[in-house]
Amino acid sequence: MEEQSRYDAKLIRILRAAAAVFAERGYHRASIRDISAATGVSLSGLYYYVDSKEELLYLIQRQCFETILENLHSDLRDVTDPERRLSLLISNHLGFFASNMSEMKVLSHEADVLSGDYARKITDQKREYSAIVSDLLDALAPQAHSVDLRRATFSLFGMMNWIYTWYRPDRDGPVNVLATEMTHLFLRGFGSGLQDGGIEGGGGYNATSMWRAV
Amino acid sequence: MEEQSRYDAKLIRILRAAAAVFAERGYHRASIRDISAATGVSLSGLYYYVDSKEELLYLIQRQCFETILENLHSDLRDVTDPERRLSLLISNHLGFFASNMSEMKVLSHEADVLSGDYARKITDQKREYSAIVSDLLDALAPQAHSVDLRRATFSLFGMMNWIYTWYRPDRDGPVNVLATEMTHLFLRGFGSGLQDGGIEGGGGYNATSMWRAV
DNA sequence: ACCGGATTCGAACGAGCGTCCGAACGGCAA
DNA sequence: TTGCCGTTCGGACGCTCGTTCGAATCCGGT
Repeated sequence: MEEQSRYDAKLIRILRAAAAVFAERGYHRASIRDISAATGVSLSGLYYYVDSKEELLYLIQRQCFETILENLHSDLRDVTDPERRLSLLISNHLGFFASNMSEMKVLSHEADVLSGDYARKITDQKREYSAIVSDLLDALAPQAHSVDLRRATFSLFGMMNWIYTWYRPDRDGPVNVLATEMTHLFLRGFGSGLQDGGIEGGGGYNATSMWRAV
Repeated sequence: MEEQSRYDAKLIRILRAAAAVFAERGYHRASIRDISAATGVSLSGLYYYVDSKEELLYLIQRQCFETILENLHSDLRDVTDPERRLSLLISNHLGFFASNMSEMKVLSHEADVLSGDYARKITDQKREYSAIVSDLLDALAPQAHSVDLRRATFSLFGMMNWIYTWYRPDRDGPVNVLATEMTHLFLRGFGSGLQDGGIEGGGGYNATSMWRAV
């Protein structure tokens, strides 16, 4: 963590600022000049750290998925109960998103902008993540599914990823409450009541990893 | 329907083509020249029908919400059972999306592009739609909610709207199956089995409105 | 045939875009 | 001090963008 060079530290600063600009203006509308202004680095100076605007987006997305997947593996290690594992996954996902709201929006909203090798590598990370979710859901309901696994996976991702359009911490409260409710909603549905000391067992399942991605 | 003038018909053709271009390239990346090429109308000729690129997006979105809300009201008329009403709403939403995939993507993905009066009017339509969903969910679980109403509403929208990122009719089957499963998922959760002749009562709740929006 | 409004279009304008180049700067090793 | 290399930047290039303007064309009513 403290082993990074001057160069790395500045690149990270640039990525963070770029994510904020991309989140606010959208990738295509945001200009390299905007990022230059946000970082204080001159227009051409940015190209010393990054080959192109597209690579900027790629590095942001790669860093995010790396962090999410690392934290997820660390959270799930030693946990076998399928429901607890799902609860942890949702906490991990939403926790990362809430702590990196700009990056979250870039991840969710600029998903099909990359092309070529950049796109291929990000797609691989997404596939790895999706497979984990699918396997986890599969383990959760070993009997014949009432809902197709693929559709259930994407429905869950929809619930979780869509929050970039509406979640605001000051209005919508802490993210662990959101994670608890979303876990309940996905597992038991809106129709059922939340039993006392229910699935969350007092909130002890919350993921504890560090969240800052970039 | 057949009362539209030459002018109106051509405008509608333009809106349809523009939606397809916006869906494929994204609003900001897509150029008026792309739309000109897709319609066969010359670059400057488009401005006889539309004041600006932004109005183009506005007209597409307005037409979509008008259609969705009209169809929804017509579907819900005469239906009082809350679960049936929710099932119809999901069928309506997904049915419209599947029949207007370009418009769906534009609706979901270019949500915060509009500004000024355009944005205000679309926001009003969205609020109307959200309020209907919230009221419907409220009626569904009159006892104390296990999940916050606002969060449940947006979770449902997330499940439904996210399909623009993954749904392909040839691979994922007809949309009424998807609607049935999503209704079940939202009401009962992933953990519960789909009881025989269950919530869907044999698929008889599918919405029947016409889907073409523009 | 002819008029007048509705419709269409080629050509251009100014602005902003991503990227590149060559010069300048900084601090450390010799 | 000198030389070197990692770093920074002003300025420019070529391109695409949304929009405009004035002229040309079409077409139904007289």
